[in-house]
Amino acid sequence: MGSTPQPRRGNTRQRIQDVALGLFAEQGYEKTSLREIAEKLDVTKAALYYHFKTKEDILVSIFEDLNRPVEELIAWGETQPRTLETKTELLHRYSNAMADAAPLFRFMQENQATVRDLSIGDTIKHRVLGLVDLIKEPDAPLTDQVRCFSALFTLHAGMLALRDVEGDPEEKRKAALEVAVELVTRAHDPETPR
Amino acid sequence: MGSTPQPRRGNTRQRIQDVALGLFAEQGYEKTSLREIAEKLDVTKAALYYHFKTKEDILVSIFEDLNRPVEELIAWGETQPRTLETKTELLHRYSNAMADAAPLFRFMQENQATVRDLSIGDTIKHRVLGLVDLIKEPDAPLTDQVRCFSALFTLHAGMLALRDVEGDPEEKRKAALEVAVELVTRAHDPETPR
Amino acid sequence: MGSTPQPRRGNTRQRIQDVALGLFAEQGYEKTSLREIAEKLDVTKAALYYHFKTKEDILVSIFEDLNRPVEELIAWGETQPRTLETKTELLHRYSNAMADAAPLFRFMQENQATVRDLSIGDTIKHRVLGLVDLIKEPDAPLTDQVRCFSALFTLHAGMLALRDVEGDPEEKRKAALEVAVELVTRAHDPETPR
Amino acid sequence: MGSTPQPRRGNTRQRIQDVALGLFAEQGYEKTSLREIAEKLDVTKAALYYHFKTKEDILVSIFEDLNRPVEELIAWGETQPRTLETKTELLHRYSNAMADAAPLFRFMQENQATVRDLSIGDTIKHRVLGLVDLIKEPDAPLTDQVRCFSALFTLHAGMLALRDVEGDPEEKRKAALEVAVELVTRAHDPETPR
DNA sequence: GATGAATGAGGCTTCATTCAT
DNA sequence: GATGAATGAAGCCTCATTCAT
Repeated sequence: MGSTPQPRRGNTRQRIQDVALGLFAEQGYEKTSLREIAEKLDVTKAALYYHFKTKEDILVSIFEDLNRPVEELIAWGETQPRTLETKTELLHRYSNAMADAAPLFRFMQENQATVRDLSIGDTIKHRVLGLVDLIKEPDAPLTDQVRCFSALFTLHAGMLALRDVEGDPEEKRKAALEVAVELVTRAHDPETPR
Repeated sequence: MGSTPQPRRGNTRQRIQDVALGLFAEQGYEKTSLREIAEKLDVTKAALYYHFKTKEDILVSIFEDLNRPVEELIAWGETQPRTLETKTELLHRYSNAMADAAPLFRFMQENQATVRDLSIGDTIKHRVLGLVDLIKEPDAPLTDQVRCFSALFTLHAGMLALRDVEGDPEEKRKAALEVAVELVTRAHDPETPR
Repeated sequence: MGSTPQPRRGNTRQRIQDVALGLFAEQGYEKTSLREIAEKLDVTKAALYYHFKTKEDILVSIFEDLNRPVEELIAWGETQPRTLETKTELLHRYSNAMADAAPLFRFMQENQATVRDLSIGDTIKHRVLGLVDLIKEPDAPLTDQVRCFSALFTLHAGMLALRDVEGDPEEKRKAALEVAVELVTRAHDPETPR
Repeated sequence: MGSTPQPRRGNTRQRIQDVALGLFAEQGYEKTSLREIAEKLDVTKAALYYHFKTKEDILVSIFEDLNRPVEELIAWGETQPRTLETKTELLHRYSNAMADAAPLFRFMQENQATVRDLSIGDTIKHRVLGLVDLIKEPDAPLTDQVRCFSALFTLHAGMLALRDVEGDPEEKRKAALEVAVELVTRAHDPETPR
């Protein structure tokens, strides 16, 4: 005796999320089938449906779990004065949050068309706009708004597009952060020499 | 003359491309079926196969047509001296090219996961890297490389992410261009004050 | 006293039958899933299996409970002389039995295709034929046999098809009973003027 | 050479309808799967979807084809004076129509729960009420309304419930028709001796 | 007296693709 | 230059049922 059929451990839900996120990030949402997820877990498709109502629900649950830090970040930001220090701190923390949930962010970046139509689409949009609102001055001119958006995208890029650039990932993240801070600084204090 | 409103023959191929790109950009590649394309054109699916070998082939053909200006841009860039003027001009031209082929760029931005696995994935990657190569100095430090990537993404953002920002599209494009130029300028001439 | 609003234990079996019959009658047998029944009871599906062997078993148990009056009616009829009074009394009692178990009769009427294949199919058939046998004369001509069948169906109709006719349900039942009696009377005494 | 793969005759649509109706009538709608229909036709399931949009659409198309005679019958009835002759003629024609489309009527009788929820449910209900309206006097008392409903159900019974009675089908139909006429006659001319 | 976790079978539907005409 | 008919693979999802706890 020894290994009975299967330990039937209570962590199946978590394992589904992990495997699913891995595949979603790697192949895309639509190209990942539930069959594939189930097989990788050595479970039947029906088992997935015991834990989640639909395929989309799997993604939503992953998103809700990993998204919490960002929500908290925004909530924190809203309690702070809109100083340059706060903004810089926001970028730092956001960069860290992204690094912690890298696969999810990669997924969202690479599957925008899909994500847009899913129920999380709005949430994401609100979140980005919320972050930008914390980073830009209320009546910032268009150019400064663009700087703030760019700062955020630069952080994303630090994680994604720079994969094709040689160098240590952590260093690339740092460099992206530096550029992002620079953009936000310039937007914060318009008098800086053009 | 006497041109009745008959469906001008001979342009079906073009019409397929137009409709397909519209749907690909709007809904995503996988979520757009050939049935949908055919119905919108009031043609049968089989007709699509008369003009294109596969679904992917439709996309590839669109890409090849609309991508030519960018290829030419890179080719032109390679003949020019790597001055700031050249770089600025490259950004201008690239921004224009994007505006001319907006749906295609939107599609590529929002369907990265899909595009990556398709035959055009490599082409796109090479193209971006080629552009960055023209824009950055050969041995630029990491931070400057990031600036150059960011400049490019900023142009994309000017077209896409800024949709949720109020303002005239053309002005947004201009603003994005301004920020992009700024980033490249800074990367070009490191002595610029912090 | 002291009866807190706790779910009275011990009556789960009954509650399952009630809810199941309600849903079976409302939606049909195949379109009602055990999940639905369980959810409406705020119990798990597995709980249903503690009380019943199979889905069909739930239906069978309902049928057996509610069908008893009809069995007794037939048994009673078999002890009576085959007079017109007896027949009339049978129709009255049958009509009452139907009113008491309306959802079950509705279910059987609207799910004949399903019921036929289930184990209760034969029982029902025998029961109807048994009733007709009590109501018609042994060697009645075909037309009179039809009258007897019609009498029975008229009672059913009084409960079901007449839902779309305005009027008090009880009055409709009475009217149906009157017509049924008339049909059986005519079958009983062939000399009645054509 | 000789028999090529399959004649690919253009009657597939019709064949699907025939086979489907046969199975629907025999086993019920829900218990008949598209797989079963396809196999019986030696076609793939996907072929069914070339000809019909959904499973329900198959049924609807069958219904629409076979229902036409009844619609015409009602239309005809509405142009006639509401005499007893007209009513009798209506019953005759309706009985014939039922005999011509026996499987469909059997299906509708035995799958009421299913049919009710399908798009044809309302059509059927309207049709029955329309027929009754032609057969009963405008302000007929409840009992006479019941007689008219009963007349219709008797015709159905002549086709269905009487299967378990010995005798030639055609004779049974005649007998049912006779009883139905009798019921309508009685409803038409209330003075008839009770 | 009931739950939590899972299964195996099968349901309907959609898709990209083919090919004879 | 296109259609009509069909296919094979696969998709998501639901169901009745089981069983250890």
